[in-house]
Amino acid sequence: MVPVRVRFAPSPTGALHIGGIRTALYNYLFARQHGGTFILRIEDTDQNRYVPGAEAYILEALQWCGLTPDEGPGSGGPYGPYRQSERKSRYREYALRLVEAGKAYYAFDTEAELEEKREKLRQAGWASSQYDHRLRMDMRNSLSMDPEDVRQRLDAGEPHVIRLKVDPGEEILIRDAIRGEVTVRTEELDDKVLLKADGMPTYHLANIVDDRLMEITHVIRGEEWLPSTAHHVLLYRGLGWEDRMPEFAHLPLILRPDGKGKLSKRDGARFGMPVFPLAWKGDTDENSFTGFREEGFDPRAVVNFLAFLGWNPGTEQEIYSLEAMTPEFSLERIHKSGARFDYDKARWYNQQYLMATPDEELATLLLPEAASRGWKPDKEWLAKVCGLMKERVTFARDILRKGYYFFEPVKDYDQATLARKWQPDSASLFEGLMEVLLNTRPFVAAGLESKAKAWWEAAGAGPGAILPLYRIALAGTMKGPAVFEMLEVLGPDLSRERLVRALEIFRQREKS
RNA sequence: GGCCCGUUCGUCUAGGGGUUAGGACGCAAGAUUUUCAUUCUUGUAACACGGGUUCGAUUCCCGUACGGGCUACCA
Repeated sequence: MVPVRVRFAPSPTGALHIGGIRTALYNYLFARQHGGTFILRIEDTDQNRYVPGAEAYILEALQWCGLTPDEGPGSGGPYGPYRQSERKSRYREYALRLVEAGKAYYAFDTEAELEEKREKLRQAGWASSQYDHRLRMDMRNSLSMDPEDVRQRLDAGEPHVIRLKVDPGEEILIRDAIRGEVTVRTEELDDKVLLKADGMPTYHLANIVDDRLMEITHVIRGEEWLPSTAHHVLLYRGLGWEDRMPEFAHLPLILRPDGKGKLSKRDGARFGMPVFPLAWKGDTDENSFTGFREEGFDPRAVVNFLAFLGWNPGTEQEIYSLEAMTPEFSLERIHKSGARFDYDKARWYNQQYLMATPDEELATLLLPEAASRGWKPDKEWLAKVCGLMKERVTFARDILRKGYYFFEPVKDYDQATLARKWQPDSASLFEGLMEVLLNTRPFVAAGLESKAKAWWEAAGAGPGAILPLYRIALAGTMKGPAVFEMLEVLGPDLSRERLVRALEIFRQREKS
């Protein structure tokens, strides 16, 4: 068995969006499952679109998700370099080999000439304006021009590209692990540029050469590559590599929440949700984006959510760690159709992971943010707060936001509820229970609760008459943990302070 | 326009020639609770359409519709 080697091959043109992360994830899972190697290759063959910082972003995003490459620019490896710009010198040789075999040719048409030709064809009402077998003899290339002329231009160093010569009349069969067999007729294919005028290869040439040189066994990539896969098959064939052509698997796209097209970077702003793993600072606000990390997501939740967007293990279990899903993964179980991005589900996943995280871990995580808010909670105590709050929030940081009253005085009292609940006998009930509670020791929830119950039963009152008032006194809001739990965590001193202060304020109501 | 790919509840999906078409998110109701949330229970809601093939199609085939992708010296 040939060892499995897969690659994730993004282009460093900006932030890597969440669809890219999913592609990386599926590659990673496939590699791990087969005891293979997961490779990161940077496809920076377009110098015009190169964006500084994008590669570092890609690396950091993968790391955050736990998808660290085995080989790649950051990690090294025996098949480097892993940036195509650093492999530039290798590609021309293969393009030339194709020219010699009559499978490719030189073309001297300039961009302007091509544009002009396309425009003419459009006006003439041609359905297609692609540079193909129908057109190439009208263009300036080594097929249409005099060989001597071609040689002279080449010798003179005239700018040129090398194009793949696709002959009509053939049917290309693509075997895809997800889609089965796909056939394409060669008369539909254009003569793709393989080597650009600047000497860089296009994606098509580079990916074939590098996949071969890096001994890639499976190409798992987005569906947008399916149409050009026939060209790639032709390339493998032309180079005499068809015997060891990798297996293909074309993944369904991630669609916009409204289903109108594939998810794009602008959809984050449009739908009020992150579409990138990490925030990206672009040259303008419009080109800057928030990330799942910055929104407070747990990477485990993001990975779980993403994995299930287009794949599932066939069980009714929804929660799978990276480790748990690895043995279950298979390309065959990937869906064929695109999946809409469901932000509600992503949030649900986050809460699931949040609730499953031990309180101490959450405390460690939140300590820095608490400090930045000017709070200096004891870690063990913070863990208790986390325990009370984690099932009431979606994101870990909301524990601090929604539970601010554990760390500082109540800002607002819920006036609407107060108006309903503050009755003529409220003040005496409030005070009476205070007496009992504040003298109870130890100051723990269970004991406080039983003392309180005994007291209001004796007083002939019900919990509904008094507890809501305590809740507002302690937290200001009707939402939150059980009153006795809050009392315990706040401790006797803080509890007394709050109750006394609130009672004072609540009494003011009667006068106004 | 041409080529390629697709289509099960609103969304993510399981299933597969004969099923009460299953789960999850969301939504709704109920239970629990001092509140909120969690949890549990229940409900809501789907095989795009038309032809075949078949004793029988949601499942297989063909069309249509709809959706998506590609159609650059971008990846």
